[in-house]
Amino acid sequence: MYKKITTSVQDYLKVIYELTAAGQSASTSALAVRLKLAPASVTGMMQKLASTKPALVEYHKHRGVKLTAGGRRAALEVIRHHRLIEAWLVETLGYSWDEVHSEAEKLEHVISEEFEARIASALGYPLRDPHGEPIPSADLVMPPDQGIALAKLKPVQEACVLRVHAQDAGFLKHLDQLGLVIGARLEVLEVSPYDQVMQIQLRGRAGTIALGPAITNRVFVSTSD
Amino acid sequence: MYKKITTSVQDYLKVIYELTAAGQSASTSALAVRLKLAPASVTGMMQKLASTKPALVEYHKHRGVKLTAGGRRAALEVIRHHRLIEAWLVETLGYSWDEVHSEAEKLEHVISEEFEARIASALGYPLRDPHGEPIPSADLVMPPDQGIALAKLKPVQEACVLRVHAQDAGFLKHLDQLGLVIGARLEVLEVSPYDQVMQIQLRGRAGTIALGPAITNRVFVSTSD
DNA sequence: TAAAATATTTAGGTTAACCTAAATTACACT
DNA sequence: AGTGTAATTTAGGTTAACCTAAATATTTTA
Repeated sequence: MYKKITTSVQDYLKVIYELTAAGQSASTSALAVRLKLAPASVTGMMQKLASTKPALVEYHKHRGVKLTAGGRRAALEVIRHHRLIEAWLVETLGYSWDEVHSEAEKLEHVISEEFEARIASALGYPLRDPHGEPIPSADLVMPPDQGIALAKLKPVQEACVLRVHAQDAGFLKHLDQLGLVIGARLEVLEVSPYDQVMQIQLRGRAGTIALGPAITNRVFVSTSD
Repeated sequence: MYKKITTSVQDYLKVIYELTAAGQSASTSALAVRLKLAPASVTGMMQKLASTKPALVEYHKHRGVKLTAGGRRAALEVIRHHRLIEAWLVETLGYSWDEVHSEAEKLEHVISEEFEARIASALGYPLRDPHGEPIPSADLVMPPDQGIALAKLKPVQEACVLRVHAQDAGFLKHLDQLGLVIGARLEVLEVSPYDQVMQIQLRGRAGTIALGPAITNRVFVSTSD
């Protein structure tokens, strides 16, 4: 159906998918920031992707793009590759969750479907990557995101960390040092009214820790109630 | 030292290394055939590789190229990646020796040094890939090739298969079906004088098999004497 | 609602890595 | 030593994916 979807195009599609999934519009400038490209380059690529035989995106000047069904499929294929590779690097090569993103970012574009199938099978068909993000199924259905933002909790609520929405290595290493890892159990002690800084207590750890919104909006948890 | 050695350049360097190691000259046309490119493209690339700050090749018009020390290092780095990846696909994902080449061909260009180190360690620092080819060491020294060509043997000599110099999937699958795999033990029964067809008997297998030079020149063995 | 600020697009490069066709050089042999 | 063939190089494109600077739209704000 599609000729050869290049690495660059795969990156564009992935970012469009992610922006759209986060409820934001896939505007030229948002794409340019995420992809670290000049806005003019993004415009050019959008025009191209919208005008290939089976279009990958739907493009309306000055109002961003949306993925077509084919574009969405291609994006999910790359995201599935990315997340399976991350899971597998952690599982079989002892990588930590902060190291896998950059490696997966390169491998995701070159592995075969055979390879994808073999790692999925070797890992027992995992549903989530090392950050708790859902892995699209082999037939490219994205499972729903897990958990609610930690920022939404009120004092004295208890919760369990399900997912961390981040890819920056430094940020992830920091969370790891705090003990804020997948499966960690915590209790919200208090929330400061003006800056939303949250005091939490991690089960099995001494002392409390203070977390700003930059963190609490990226950590997703389940609550018992 | 070197800016960014692209995937294409890595491919050129690898083929130059292989031709040179096989005692052949790395001529424009030989490179063009191996890389499946037009000769004119090869000439252009050779001129470029010879004229970058620290040159990767030494180039003399009409008489092919030789790798510089830097070029050789870059080539060995890629070959080490390739062979480690092959070993690791067979070892951990159950690939067969005829399936690994094409996958490794893509992955070799994108893995990090960290990844290389981790698979080398996970495999216990293997010395040879699934075809018996030597894996350059971490400090980029290529171990000597193992074995002598099966074609060199005389009737009634016994031998053990150490290495198969081939990457074509069909060819390797064929050898596998014959039972001509790494470690197989065999006895040369007779060699036909005009076409060099060799009759061999594989230990643990019924019947004899006949092999032409296209095969016996690519299978390398050790003999007891 | 008009001007200012911001976002986006157009126009016109650049680089890497290919290609084909034509010209040239090297080599092999009578 | 001259000539024909084969190998190689030169010349002049092409494509993909970027860039900067200038032009134009859109949105915000006074």
